Amino acid sequence: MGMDIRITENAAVFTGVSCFDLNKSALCGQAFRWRETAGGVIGVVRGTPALAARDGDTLKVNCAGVPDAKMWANYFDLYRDYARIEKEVMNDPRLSVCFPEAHGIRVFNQEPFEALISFIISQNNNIKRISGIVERLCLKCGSPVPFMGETLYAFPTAESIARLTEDELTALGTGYRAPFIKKAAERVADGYDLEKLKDMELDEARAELKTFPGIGPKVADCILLFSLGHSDAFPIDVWIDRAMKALFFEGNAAKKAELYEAVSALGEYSGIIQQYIFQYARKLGREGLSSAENRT
DNA sequence: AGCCAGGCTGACG
DNA sequence: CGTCAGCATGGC
Repeated sequence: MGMDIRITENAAVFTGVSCFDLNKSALCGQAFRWRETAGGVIGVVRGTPALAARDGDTLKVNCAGVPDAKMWANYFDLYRDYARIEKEVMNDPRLSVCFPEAHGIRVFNQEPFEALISFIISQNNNIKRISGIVERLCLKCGSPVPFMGETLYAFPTAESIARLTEDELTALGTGYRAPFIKKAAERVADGYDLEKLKDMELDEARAELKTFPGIGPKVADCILLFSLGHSDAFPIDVWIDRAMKALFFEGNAAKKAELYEAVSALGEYSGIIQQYIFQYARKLGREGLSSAENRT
């Protein structure tokens, strides 16, 4: 506890930050634009390029100019007490196996439109390919931002994506998702307010997102968890499905209602716990998970 | 080479 | 409520 912030001409330095594995968090598949470099991870958030690095309990965010420290603190979720959440998870015999693999994962607060488009792209896709598509999209129509001798690209505005043709979107490798992306961008460019979903009840916000073509329950929950502050949104993809089956149901297939019941019993931070489970599941792999059943 | 991926949709029972 | 094919694309 007791996080402290110091701002210099071109960096924000946060001390007293515990439970934060920056590289793991940035590269685990919740966000798609961070790249590992010698000094940490480099990326662009809300149009601002940065090189972030951890050292002990310190997080340093190097920017091109005076940083917006509050923006970065919010992005990296530094105001949340992860030690308490990790402790809770460690004390749950079904979940403690997720450590140490999951230790230090934090759930970032991404820009909502970026999350909307990124997770539409993510459906029935793999993380490496999603990252490539998102990067090509930024190169195609995002604003160039010079940083440390190279040119990075901001995530595009809704207007600039809406201007692309379906053929142009397909050429980026988006496949059948191209019309979904275009329609979502058009809707936001046309004034749809994603921010209002922050203040809605989870069920209501989820139903709202599902009115977008190409967004079902899983993608909706990703957007809600990773960009709209709904820490109890619980995206269930193939990995989480396998892991929940192994950890909570002794390897047996669970009915959907039972699964949702187990999820809601995890409480208001279930979405963050979901991310621990996801990390664990991907580390173990399919066969690892199936052999981990019934092992407490 | 063929299965799979941070799934959704529509059809069908 | 549950299942199932089809969907583009390329990583592995």
